Amino acid sequence: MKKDTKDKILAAATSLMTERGYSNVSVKDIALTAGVSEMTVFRHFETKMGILQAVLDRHSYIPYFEQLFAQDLSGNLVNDLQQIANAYLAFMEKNKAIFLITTQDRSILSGVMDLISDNQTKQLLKLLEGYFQAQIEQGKMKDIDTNGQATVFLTSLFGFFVSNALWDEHFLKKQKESFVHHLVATFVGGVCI
Amino acid sequence: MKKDTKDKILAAATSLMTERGYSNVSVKDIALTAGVSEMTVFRHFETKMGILQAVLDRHSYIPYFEQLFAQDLSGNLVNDLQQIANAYLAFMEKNKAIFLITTQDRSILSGVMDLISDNQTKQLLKLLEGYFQAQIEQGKMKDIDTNGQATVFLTSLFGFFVSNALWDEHFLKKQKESFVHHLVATFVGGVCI
DNA sequence: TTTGTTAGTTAGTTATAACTAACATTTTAT
DNA sequence: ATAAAATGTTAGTTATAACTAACTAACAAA
Repeated sequence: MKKDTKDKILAAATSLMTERGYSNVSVKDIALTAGVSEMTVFRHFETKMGILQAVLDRHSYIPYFEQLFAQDLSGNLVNDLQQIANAYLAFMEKNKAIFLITTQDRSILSGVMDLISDNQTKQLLKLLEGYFQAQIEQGKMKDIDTNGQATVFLTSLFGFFVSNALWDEHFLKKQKESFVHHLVATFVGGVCI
Repeated sequence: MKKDTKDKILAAATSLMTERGYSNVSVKDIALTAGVSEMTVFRHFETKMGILQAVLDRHSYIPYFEQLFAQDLSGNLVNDLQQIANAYLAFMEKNKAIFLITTQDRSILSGVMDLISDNQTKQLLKLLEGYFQAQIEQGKMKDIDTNGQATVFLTSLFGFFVSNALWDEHFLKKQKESFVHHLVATFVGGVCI
């Protein structure tokens, strides 16, 4: 049962680092939480950085936004935006551990988060712009700045994710479904009569 | 010139902690950056935590959102939302150092950020809800869930702030003015024809 | 000139964290 | 049952960080 020990260690490391960051967690802490000796940790992962590397490898998730846009959208704006919103939030949720660990040690891990959150979001932004452009050409959307609209949409989702990730009870007590619903409704129809 | 030294130390501490967080900065680092000896730092602030406390005191800013809502709004939805958005972003900008320091050491400083970002935002949320309710009663807005709408609006602003605070070049290369403009336009009128 | 304040220097204490080494013990596979 | 692999234990090394103490130097007000 070699894999079991490794798993326990990684689970402990993930949990602790997600809460406290990398440098505020000691290998001793990890060993204690995992219920193994400190030596065992070093035997599985040579250095503390090695543990982090393994945690990041395990929790990094690359989404397939292209596929979503190429295949899964219906053309109905409300439905599509809801699907996109859910896909983005699901993606961020899967990378939540990485997000929290890297934000807490951004000086050391500056490159890591960019790789995950930033690049992927940039890609999604482009896809979304393209989608809006198509909608405009079909006469379904106002002819407004697509980049501006896509930015507003994604920013809101990002804000929702971050506030939920950083606080257990933030100003958003809202559930995901409710939030997405309101976001899409407002985005599509505005608030004015 | 007693104040000068203290200022230099606090400026160095703020800069270093904003970039690296609290526990990744040593008193030696601070002294070096400030151009004073380590002893001098301890003579001014008894403990490392004392330095942080002083930094937080200096950079915490309490906004007057009530005043904004009570006096400065015109009744014109677009203008008002722009003013509110700018006020919120200005408030967050002033607390940016605190935000970055506390996010990087949230396990140690969990309470501090709540005091600033969270509570104030909650208050703003309520004020915004009230404002929307008034607009609805005047027939200027759709009769929709005010909490939902206010949440969407603030989440977007929060997301904008966070992405700019955490990354120099995030998916948002947008300037503040441009972003606020697009946000308000979309929020008010939606994207559909 | 004296005295008080502020800052620098040097040295040391204590604690902790990231490892390493050597050996004992348990667990698993054959 | 026995060898091999995995884990535990104990002790130690090295580095760093948060302080403390004691003494000295510079300067300004009285």
